[in-house]
Amino acid sequence: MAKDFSTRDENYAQWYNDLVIKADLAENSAVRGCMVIKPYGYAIWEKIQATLDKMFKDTGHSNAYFPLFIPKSFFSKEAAHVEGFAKECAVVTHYRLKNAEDGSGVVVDDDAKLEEELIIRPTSETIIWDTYRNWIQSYRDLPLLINQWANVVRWEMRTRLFLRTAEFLWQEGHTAHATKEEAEEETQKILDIYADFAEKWMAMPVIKGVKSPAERFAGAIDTYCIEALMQDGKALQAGTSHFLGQNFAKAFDVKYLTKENKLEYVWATSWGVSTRLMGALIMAHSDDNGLVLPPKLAPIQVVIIPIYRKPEQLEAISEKAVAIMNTLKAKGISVKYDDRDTQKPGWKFNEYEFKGVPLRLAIGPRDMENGTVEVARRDTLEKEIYSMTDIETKVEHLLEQIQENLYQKALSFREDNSFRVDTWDEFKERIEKGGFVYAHWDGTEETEAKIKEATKATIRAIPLNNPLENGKCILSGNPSKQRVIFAKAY
RNA sequence: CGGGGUGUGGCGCAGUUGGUUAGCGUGCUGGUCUGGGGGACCAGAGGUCGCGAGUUCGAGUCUCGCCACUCCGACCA
Repeated sequence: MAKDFSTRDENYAQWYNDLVIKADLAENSAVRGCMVIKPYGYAIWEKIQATLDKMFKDTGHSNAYFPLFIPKSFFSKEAAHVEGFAKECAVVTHYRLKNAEDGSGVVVDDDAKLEEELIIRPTSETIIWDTYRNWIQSYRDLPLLINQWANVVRWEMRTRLFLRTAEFLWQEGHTAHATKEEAEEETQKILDIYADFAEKWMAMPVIKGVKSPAERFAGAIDTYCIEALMQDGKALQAGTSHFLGQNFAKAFDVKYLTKENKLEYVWATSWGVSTRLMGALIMAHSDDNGLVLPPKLAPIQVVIIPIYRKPEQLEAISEKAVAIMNTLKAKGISVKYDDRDTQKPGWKFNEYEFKGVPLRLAIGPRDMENGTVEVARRDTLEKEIYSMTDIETKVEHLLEQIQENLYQKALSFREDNSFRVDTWDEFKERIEKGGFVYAHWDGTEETEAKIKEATKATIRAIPLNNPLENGKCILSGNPSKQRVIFAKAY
């Protein structure tokens, strides 16, 4: 078993942190709050990126790139927006350094002060809508469907690898539409893409919902979200899709002429998912033996490890192993044959197990005699001996099974940890233990704030297609027409 | 911003009332035996003890100042 590695029961936060470090996904950098994403972690992110990028393009979006810096004045144009982000902005004030006169190193050159400070983007609505003003004149220019892959900076007080870092990678979509209906449809379409990705690729069930006003994106009319439940009973917002109405069009004066030659403001959406998805992915499936990755996002889906004593044995095994690797690769499966002589088989078993590789094939002298392969599943830790004949079909099926099994496991975990609660006492008790708590809420910000104050729980989502049901608010006792999801969140 | 804590080989740590050449685990290098779940043994390399001042015959250890990191709160994707 892995040494120096916390279990989930001992200390969940520590377990998560150890996992990220020891599975070689990321580490803290010399810059406070900023992480270095290591090759193995980045490989997972690249898969996430590639998959989502294709989904966006398949639905008509194009990629573009906007500046890292945003003139300070842009922020004051949308009141709610600046309100939401002002407290966590990094600001560039100078453009030059010089040698210190006392020889102590370099210092900021006070003569090189910027006329107007630049904000390092915490999100790009402002610079993008300032640009869109010039791109949009006619209904013929609409819809404008743009996505950007970028880094953003939010100066968070407390950071955690992947879950909350001062700088993070994400994609942000920014679209402009002629009508309200079309923009709302876009918001939903993207939400569906996010949910689809989470469930089919990450094997992570999510609830689609809309945010309460208090949890809404700064500057949005409505914020839709996908919420997932982590193993410690806390909720994680995994993606958001915002209907921005005409807020930004008005703030940045983006108008178009309709067919009827009438000048109107355009309607907007924005939506994003970030490297936080990595955090979600890690927490969704991993266990006390390390990372568990769904096959569809695993950089290495199958690892083959030779077991041998003499060079002649390795030679014979390698011949078989390479043949198997090639048949698997022909099926589009990513395979690593680890024939390094610098590490022992047992060491490799642990290594790949820790890194969450879904399937491990081991071939030793015994297998060579019998024409077999030992196949070990990461999700169940089960080992079985299969015939080498037609192993590629077996592997293909197993990968599908693992993907499905991880989803089902995560789904039943969520179901087991979702509760309907009707009294305040029960609510407090339940929230303390974790999980999604479905309860009635009177719809006021005041009540929401009081509940947060008392229990640290927030409304994670008002589920879409929520069944209407008359009830009484958990706190105020006022009438309510539906249950909303409360939970403590990341 | 408030309250704790920690800075000692790459990493994780110990270092007693101040006292010779600063240790341990792990990792690293070489070698021999090994190899179906993180192997054993042998031999090595690797240190301005966070920075600066002070007390002292003598400071990793005591005092003061500074810096960095980290944990707990408030804030947040």
